[in-house]
Amino acid sequence: MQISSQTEYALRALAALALAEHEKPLSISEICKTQKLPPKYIEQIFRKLKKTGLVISIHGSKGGYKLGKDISEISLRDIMASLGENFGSSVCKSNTNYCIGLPCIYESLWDEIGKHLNSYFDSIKLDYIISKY
Amino acid sequence: MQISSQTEYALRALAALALAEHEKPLSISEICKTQKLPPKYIEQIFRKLKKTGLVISIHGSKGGYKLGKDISEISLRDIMASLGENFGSSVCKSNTNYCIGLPCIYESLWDEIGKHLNSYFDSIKLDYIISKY
DNA sequence: ACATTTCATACTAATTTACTATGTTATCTC
DNA sequence: GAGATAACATAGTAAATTAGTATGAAATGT
Repeated sequence: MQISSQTEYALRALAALALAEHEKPLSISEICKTQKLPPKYIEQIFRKLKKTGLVISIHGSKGGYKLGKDISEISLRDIMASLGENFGSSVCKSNTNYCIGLPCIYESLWDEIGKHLNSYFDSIKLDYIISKY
Repeated sequence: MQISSQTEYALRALAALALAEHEKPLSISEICKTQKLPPKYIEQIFRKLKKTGLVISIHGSKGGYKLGKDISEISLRDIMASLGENFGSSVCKSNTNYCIGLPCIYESLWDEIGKHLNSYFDSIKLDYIISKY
């Protein structure tokens, strides 16, 4: 039960964007220099963040990334979801049918827990995180 | 961010113990038959659960396991902790010093999240889970 | 034209997970 | 006391996941 490095890196990078002037975009290399993050990995992560609208990109020279939403509208859950990290049980996945033919109480339990975690992670917004700086 | 199979198996097995007569112990093989769990894996898991007092064991023939605490005093957090699954960040581990020399806001963030998750998982007790049967 | 930077895919080393295999020790029943 | 049963203990291992790297193409500013 850990926060993946992917998620933490995304969070750090987004925080860097949030703290920068929002006029001009920040390039991957600029972000990675100050935050000492692996650039090629961050590139991949940003492409995912772009697909869900968390960032927008400017192509070419002097290009880079800007936040796609207000800092009050980007939550830790949004980040995790963008990276494909949703909560679940590793046994009772919807398609494995571990409990086929049995009355499975666990599916509803994981569901309940998942809902709680999602709403909790959704309550942690980027503005709160950068307010700690 | 998933519940490991280890945790789910432990939960299923403990639920089986909770639902059984608490007079006589249940053996690994009995538990695994009804719950279709891998016996040797469950053995290892039960040894960990024993170390933290969640179960007690009776050695030898006609032996097996019984719950070590009341069902209202065994939480999902207890189970996860017994299995060594605590919350954390995969980057900001206490000894990696990822942020050495920087003011690290993330450590306190993971700490805050960890505390929330721990108290949430602590609120989910075995009696609540088996009440769903 | 050229440098810069995003975009896209493929590959890989290390770690973790979810087990299995093998053997030992303790206890009950006969 | 012999044998069956079941916990105890450690080692090994195949598959999946994670956390990256490598290579190259496409777009844009100077």
